Amino acid sequence: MLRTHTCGELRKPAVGQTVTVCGWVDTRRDYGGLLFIDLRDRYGKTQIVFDASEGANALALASTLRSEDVISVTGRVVARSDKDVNPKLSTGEIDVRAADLTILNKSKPVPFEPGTTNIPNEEMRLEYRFLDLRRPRLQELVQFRHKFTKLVRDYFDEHGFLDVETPMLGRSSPEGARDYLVPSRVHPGSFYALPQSPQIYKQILMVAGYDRYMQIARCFRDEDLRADRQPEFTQIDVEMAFVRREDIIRTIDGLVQVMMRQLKGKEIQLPLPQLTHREAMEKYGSDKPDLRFGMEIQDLAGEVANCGFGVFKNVLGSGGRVRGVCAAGAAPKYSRKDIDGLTEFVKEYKAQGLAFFRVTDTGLDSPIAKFFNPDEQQAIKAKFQANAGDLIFIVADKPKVTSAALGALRSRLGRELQLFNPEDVHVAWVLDFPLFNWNEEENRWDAEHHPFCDPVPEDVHFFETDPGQIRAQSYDMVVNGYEAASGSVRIHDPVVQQKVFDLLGISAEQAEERFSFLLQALRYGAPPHAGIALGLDRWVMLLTGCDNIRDVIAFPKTQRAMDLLSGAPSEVDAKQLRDLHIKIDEAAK
RNA sequence: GGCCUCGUAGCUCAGUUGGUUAGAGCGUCGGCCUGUCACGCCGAAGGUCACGGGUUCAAGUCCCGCCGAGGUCGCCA
Repeated sequence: MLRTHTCGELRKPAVGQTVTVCGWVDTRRDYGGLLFIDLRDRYGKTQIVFDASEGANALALASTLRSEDVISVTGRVVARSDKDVNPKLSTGEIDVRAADLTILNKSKPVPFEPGTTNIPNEEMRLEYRFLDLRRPRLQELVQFRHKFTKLVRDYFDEHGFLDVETPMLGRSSPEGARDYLVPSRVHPGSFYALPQSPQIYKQILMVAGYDRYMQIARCFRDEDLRADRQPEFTQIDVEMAFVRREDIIRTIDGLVQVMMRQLKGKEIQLPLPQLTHREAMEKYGSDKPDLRFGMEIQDLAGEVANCGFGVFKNVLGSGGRVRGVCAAGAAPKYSRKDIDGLTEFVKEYKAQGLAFFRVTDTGLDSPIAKFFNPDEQQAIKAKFQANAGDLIFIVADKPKVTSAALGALRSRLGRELQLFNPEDVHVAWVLDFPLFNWNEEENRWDAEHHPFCDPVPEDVHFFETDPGQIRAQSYDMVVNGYEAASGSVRIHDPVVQQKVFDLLGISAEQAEERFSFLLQALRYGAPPHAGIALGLDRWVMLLTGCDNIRDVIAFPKTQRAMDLLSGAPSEVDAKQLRDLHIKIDEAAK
């Protein structure tokens, strides 16, 4: 070892010892005849003192030190006098008086210093990720992530789960997200796909008798990025055999309880709250509602059915809905111009417009208030249990549009009006998603989750009559408005599986071609099984209060899926392409 | 692919209704300093105002395009 101690561990009891510490020069304070260095490593900072009496050569060399030089210092640990103690440092009661200094690696002047309070833009941070990762905040996040994954592995180990690795080079399937493809050298024209998730493999593990499986699995999806989406991300992947939905929920409830206890110091009550997909869409306009605050959506069909406002009546007459939210006390906080901004905001979600009322003692105040008689105004007020000073927003549109627009508006208002404590972590289940979604563009049914998701048994008769009514035995976990986990009971009955494929328009031949290895396995003694996957990056983000997952990934990619540190993706040699039998369409560049 | 925000010194930013030689803090370089801890003081260097075009007597500022970073809609079984 080049060191006897780290920069975070020396305390008063070490006084008198001669130690060697290594690390990065964090700050220096040079007095000519006396020089201080704060030496930093991931354990903390220790102040090194150089003066002529202890080591004249070391002092001379120390005066050449600059930020981020890597050095080794040998010296005596001494106690600081009372007036010199630095209460901001855990090591602030001692100094190391340097007798010897070795510069292990001189640093070029850094584009930014890890200790800076002016955090550079992300482009700079990603290009110099090795400097960014020295920042205390990122060091904290990296260490938190380690604790998190260790806790997860321990939890599942204690519950009898086996950690099994599944292939990264797998078979492409056209469903779902775009695949990242890997060309085969040995099979010209053929490609592997990187896994979007280990879904099929973990089901096969159930068939193979490994009835409790978990894996911290890297997944790849070639879709556009978001604050909470990276092209490669990590799932806590879980599957269990001989279980019902409730067993998965209980298992994950337990995990969340342990996580909150050990990582946040919070005791939470189990079972975690559960709501149905229908309730979530009705009350919050979203299948992943932020439940840290109320402001539930209300349906105003009854209140405005006979009003004089043509827009509302027309919408109701043509199968649409009139729904709204009430922001308590918000009327004085939103000017007409602010509300115009909100109107533009809901238009992004396809809403035609945004009606609003300022609630007064006597009724409602708004450019459109005149279309509502006093009784109707009172009825609207009563529906929201509104008080003077509240601000009511109403969207009249196609049912899906009212949900999307009001759901987004509710989230925005909740944030702007600070209706929740940003420290809160609210975890809940959303159950009974529809099994299928009608795809309007392509005029066909899509699987909401995936084609192996088991329907609720009493809904199976809807296959012939009204597939949109079929509920899935699914469960999503929502945390603060994010989808933090998603799973389902899987189909283990070939007859049901065939019905699903039929409805999705996947012929027996196609199914056989794409999923033969799973379907094959299901014919050789498949136990009832169910599983779930938790988004590890998102969980770490939420538990640490970050607002994007790049900060909890050591080497993330930009919105255009570039790694600015390495320069990936990059062009490759002509020889590599030849080996892979690939020709580039130069026109496409 | 659409919409929105941003891009000025190595970094973080300021820069007025378009108007003289584009500024500050930190960092860098030189000097002084024996108890600081974001040390202090004196001095200096450092700019393709992302890039390209346009309007104008005059553009960091206005317009168009484009590149990059971020947010978001679509997309993400």
